[in-house]
Amino acid sequence: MDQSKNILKRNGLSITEGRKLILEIFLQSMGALSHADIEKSASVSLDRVTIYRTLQTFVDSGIIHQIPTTDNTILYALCKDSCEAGHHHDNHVHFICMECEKTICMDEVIVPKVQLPKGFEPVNAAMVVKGMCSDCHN
Amino acid sequence: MDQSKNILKRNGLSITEGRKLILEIFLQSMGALSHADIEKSASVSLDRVTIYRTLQTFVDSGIIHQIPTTDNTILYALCKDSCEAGHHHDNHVHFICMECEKTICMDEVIVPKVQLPKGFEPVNAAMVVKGMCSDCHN
DNA sequence: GCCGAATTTGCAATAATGTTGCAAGTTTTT
DNA sequence: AAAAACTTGCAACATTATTGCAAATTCGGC
Ligand SMILES: [Mn+2]
Ligand SMILES: [Mn+2]
Ligand SMILES: [Zn+2]
Ligand SMILES: [Zn+2]
Repeated sequence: MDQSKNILKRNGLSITEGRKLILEIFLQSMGALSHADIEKSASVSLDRVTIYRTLQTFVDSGIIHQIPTTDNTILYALCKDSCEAGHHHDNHVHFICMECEKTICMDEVIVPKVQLPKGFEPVNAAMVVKGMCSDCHN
Repeated sequence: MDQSKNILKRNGLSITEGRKLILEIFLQSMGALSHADIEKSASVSLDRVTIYRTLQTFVDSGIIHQIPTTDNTILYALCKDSCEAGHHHDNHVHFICMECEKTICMDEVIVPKVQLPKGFEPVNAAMVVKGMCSDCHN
């Protein structure tokens, strides 16, 4: 059965063509995607606004998570397992390759805890590593 | 003598009113600033374009560093000591307060090294922690 | 201090990105 | 199958970013 359909159903979202399409794009892509990436790679044309709204819906539902960047874009990637609406559990490191520009979720590499100064109460932490990915390394 | 002037001189940049002004804003502010923040807090009006170009120049010179965010903005903060043109050494953790929205450079908290999968070569790493700052904590 | 060369600035035009209201279309529920 | 709930696309608008170029400023040598 349709994997994308399943994910939508599991998250209590209406099953629509647009949502399935965007979800397929995520499922097929290995790396993280920006709004622009999705707009480009959509076979059928999707309205920009629909993409904005769908990405927001997916983030809210815990289907995808955001990856901070330093270039006025937001990257999105599929959440693995346990994320729920209003409560993400993604705590893995993200790797941005400076050569091929791909952004990869390193699901096995957990963001380490750090000792903060007195009075600072952490809620969540993101870590982004830049460098050369294994494909580009050779 | 003028601190901002010194910094510009040390970095081989022309000393202009705009650059001094923007640098003063950074020197007086404790936290990180966005383009919009600077545009607002500039006493004399500065052209948006000048601000863009100045921020880029400062980043290139190693005067300020960028902080990744998840909301389509880039935050900038003064580099401490050893950053040079084309080679930043900022490796401290950044803290974003979810209450007061301030972003703080935690100069004493170093981004920990992580073990990456085989073939991945790190060049630099950024870590952003969200939570409650010491001011807002009580 | 003055002058020419080099750099920087502001403006205007343009592009890219993001938001909102609403009517029409689709999906879900009954 | 019909009603209710939700989603989509369009249009209009708002915000943010980029580029070329002429005018202004700054710098280095005199
Ligand atoms: Mn991820
Ligand atoms: Mn910093
Ligand atoms: Zn690569
Ligand atoms: Zn705070």
